[in-house]
Amino acid sequence: MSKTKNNKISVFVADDHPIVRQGIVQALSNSSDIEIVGEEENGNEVLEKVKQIKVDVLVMDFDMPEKNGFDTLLQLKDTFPDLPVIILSVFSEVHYGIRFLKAGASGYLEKTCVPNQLVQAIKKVHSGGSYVSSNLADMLVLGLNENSGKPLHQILSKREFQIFYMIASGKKLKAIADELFLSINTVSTHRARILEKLNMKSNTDIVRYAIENKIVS
Amino acid sequence: MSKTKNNKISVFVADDHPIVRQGIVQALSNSSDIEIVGEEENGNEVLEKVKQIKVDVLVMDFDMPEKNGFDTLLQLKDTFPDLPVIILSVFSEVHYGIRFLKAGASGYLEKTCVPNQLVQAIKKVHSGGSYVSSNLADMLVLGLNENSGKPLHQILSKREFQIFYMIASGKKLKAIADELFLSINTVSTHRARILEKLNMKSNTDIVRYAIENKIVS
DNA sequence: ATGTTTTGTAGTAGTCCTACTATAAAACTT
DNA sequence: AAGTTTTATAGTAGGACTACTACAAAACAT
Repeated sequence: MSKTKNNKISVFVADDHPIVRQGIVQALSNSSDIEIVGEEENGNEVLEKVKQIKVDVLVMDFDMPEKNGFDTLLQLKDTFPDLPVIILSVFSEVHYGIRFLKAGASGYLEKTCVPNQLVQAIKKVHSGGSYVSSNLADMLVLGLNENSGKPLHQILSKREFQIFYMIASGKKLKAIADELFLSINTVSTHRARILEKLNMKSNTDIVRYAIENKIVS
Repeated sequence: MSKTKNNKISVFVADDHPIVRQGIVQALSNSSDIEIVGEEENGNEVLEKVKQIKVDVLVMDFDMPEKNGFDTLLQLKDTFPDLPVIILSVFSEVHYGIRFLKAGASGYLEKTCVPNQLVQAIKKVHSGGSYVSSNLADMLVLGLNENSGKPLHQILSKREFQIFYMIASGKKLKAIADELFLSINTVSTHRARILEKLNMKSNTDIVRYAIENKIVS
């Protein structure tokens, strides 16, 4: 990865909130190694601009109108597979981070990060590495995500998936038990194992997960 | 509303994202009438600080950990009914703004606003007025009393919305009862009324609704 | 100003759910 | 084939939740 002629890292910032962009710019302005070469507020614009401007690192919000960070990332990686992208998001990295890293992002940062972390991350990914927090790194090490790339029915047994689906659809455990002619205790045990396998804590998490993964609507 | 001795408006900023705070501070630093007198990243801290510091206007994010903007607003209005509060949120004002104005906020701004709007809003509410966009103002004028056009969850009372939000965030009823110092029966009654009003049957329906309507993430 | 509806609160009794434990069958391993 | 892990199944006990009822305060309506 080369630097610009004045030897600074060229950073492009994409976020739909002007105030947040200002915050990012401010955060980076303290570092003499970094130069902001552009800002945009939606994915489509970003795709256009990076064709025209020399960009070393792209810092992008997850949640943008028109085209969100994830879709933009996927398209971007088609054309510029080597451009390091850091995703900034309000969403918990342990829930979303892995998905983005698999899609080709070089880093994932929650917006709760301190400004200096962003500077660190930019330098890290510019030198060819990946930036993940220790939390996420731990998850990666512990192989908690190994399964997350596979479709659910490969992690969960048939019975578990069946019950997972019913819980996600809003059914009560009792109703599930009745429908499947099982003891509620049995359903509850399956539920407990589902939660454990998917690293979740409550039925709410199941619902959330299922909606996000479009398993239910 | 009086100004500080140096004749500036004392503004306190609450947002859990350091980068966003920096953006806000930067946005306000261009105005010579405004002075930042403090920053915090969660509702509880805000409640403490405003007792100690003279604050003219509070700019607060909706979505903060520990204690969110809505709950903080409710508590704050008990002690300081005259302190003007501006809510900053990523959520659409036409959908959620009214909820906050009803709870005593003086202004509601989406984070997509340009920095200058925030300055305008601060000046406006400091002089005793309310700041709402023309969109929202139109809605207010056009008979809000109709339940027809507005999202379902807006027909909830303050308490109901508060509990709705907590359930949607995945909290257990018991935890909500403990947090609000209520009997679980009380929480359960509110829950029952929420379900009835929203024509729902279970907590998972609440979660689904809240996710789909981006009330929680 | 008075009557009506909504909201905030909680008790009681019974049902549902969870955590823990247990066991047998099925599915892998080696 | 014998050993190990996973899966399917429940029982028990105690805590959580729900349904129903009740009442006072607040908000609204006339």
